[in-house]
Amino acid sequence: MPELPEIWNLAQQMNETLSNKTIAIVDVRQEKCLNLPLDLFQQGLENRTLGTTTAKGKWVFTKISPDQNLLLNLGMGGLVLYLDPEQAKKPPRYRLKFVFSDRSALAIDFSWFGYVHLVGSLAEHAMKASLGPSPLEEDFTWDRFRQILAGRKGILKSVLLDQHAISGIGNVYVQDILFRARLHPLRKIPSLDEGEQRRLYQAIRQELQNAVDLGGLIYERDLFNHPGRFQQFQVGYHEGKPCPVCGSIIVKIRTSSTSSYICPTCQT
Amino acid sequence: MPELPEIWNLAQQMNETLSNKTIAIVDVRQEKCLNLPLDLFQQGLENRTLGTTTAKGKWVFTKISPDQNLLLNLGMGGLVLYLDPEQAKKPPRYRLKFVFSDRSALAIDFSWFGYVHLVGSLAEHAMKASLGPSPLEEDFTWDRFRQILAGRKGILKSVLLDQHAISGIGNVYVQDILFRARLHPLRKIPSLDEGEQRRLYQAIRQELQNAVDLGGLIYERDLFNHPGRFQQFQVGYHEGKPCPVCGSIIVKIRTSSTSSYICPTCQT
DNA sequence: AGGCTAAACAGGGA
DNA sequence: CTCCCTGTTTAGCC
Repeated sequence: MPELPEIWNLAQQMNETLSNKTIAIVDVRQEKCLNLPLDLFQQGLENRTLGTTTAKGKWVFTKISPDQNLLLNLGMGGLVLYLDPEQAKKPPRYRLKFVFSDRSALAIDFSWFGYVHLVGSLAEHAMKASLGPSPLEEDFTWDRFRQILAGRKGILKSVLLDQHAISGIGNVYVQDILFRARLHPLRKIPSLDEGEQRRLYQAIRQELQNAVDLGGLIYERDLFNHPGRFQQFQVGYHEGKPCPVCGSIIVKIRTSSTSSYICPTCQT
Repeated sequence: MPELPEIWNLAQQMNETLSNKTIAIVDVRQEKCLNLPLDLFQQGLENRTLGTTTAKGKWVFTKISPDQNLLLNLGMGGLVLYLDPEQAKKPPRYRLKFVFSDRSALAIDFSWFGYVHLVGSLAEHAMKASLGPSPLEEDFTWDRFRQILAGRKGILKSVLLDQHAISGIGNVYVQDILFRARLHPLRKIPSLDEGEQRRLYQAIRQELQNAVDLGGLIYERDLFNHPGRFQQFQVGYHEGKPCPVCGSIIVKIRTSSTSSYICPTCQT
């Protein structure tokens, strides 16, 4: 459940499915993913009602009435499943489970490094407070994007992956975003001319919107354990295969501490 | 007046020459080198008596009785001159001058970026409080040196120039220190074996002690405007000339944001 | 594959 | 040839 498209759909489904449910039981099997001692976490949530759920970047926020917020970050490969009362009787593996008063449940599992935090105001949460704009929201305008690039001196891929600059892009979707924009991940940001910046802006929006429309990646699961319909990357993870545009062989390179898959002909 | 040997001798001379003199006039021509508004700086010093003067790294500290400290950093190319009553009548160029009650004077000039700060406790001065040991002091033991290197992952030259690690070495003396130790400036610190670390420790001590004994560099001036007797670098600034040990041509290379002069054969 | 932190590194200004 | 501030990059941890 890694990046913006999957998170975006998940939050949407959670909002439709869980709003107004009341938490009866908070069952935590991995306490270290909490930001509070277990007892405080439980007291803050049990007998409370869920409000709206939204997403920003790779984070999910659920309002807890009257005045708290649940923050969820799935890390790498987390899974969030809604269980109807029948399914809730034999839940799948989970690190944390909420059982609602109607006997339905929400089971959250992480394969690696997820968090579930409970805070008062969202502003007090360091990460949420400093997240950059989410590319499918209205505030991610061309002008805003240009300002984000302005004054940065690092390499292109860094800013795309920096959640404080732009939130929601990870090392999966960034591959095809850069291919769409025909830009090399190691390009220095100040070297991008306006045309290239515009290509990049469009590539971000189109790539992520397309993935949202397809319900996310085929190897990820949504709230109802359904896979997405996004099957095929253009260059991502296709080392050694031909570029779908020019036929050049796609190569895997090291970019800072991540890997990148690029078409050496198309991406400059 | 750049590095430890010159500063060390200067402080020694200031201590012998200026102790117990009382400041009559504080004449500041460049206010921005102060840490205080001019009037407070003057009030803090006028009619006070100088105590002992010491050096640490590239900084000079003079006790001002009863409870203040004058901190002097000469930046690049500063000049500090004692003027006897006769000389004080026609002082050389200065940014700041103290005239003493006996009509002698101290004239301080910077060619670039010097400071003169007045503080209560030394601990409140950020830089002084965090300076590393000075290589010619007793606390710069082999064991202390080894601890400074331990756990550092950067390149060798960086730690030598980091005043928070070891104080007093600048980009001039570091050249021949590295040549003496037969070490390349870009070596990673964790790659140094014990023998190399010992060579380096000895090289630092010997190079700086030798320079102190010679009264500093020939192109620098001491408190009495006398030049030093350190004439000849081994490799420093000798680009294109033969290495005095093996005859290889000395090359100039970029190391982070500084230049280094090395013998590519001897230094590995 | 994610996010946090501390250290290392690079550029610009005084 | 200095030192400091800031932003960026990296390594190691959870």
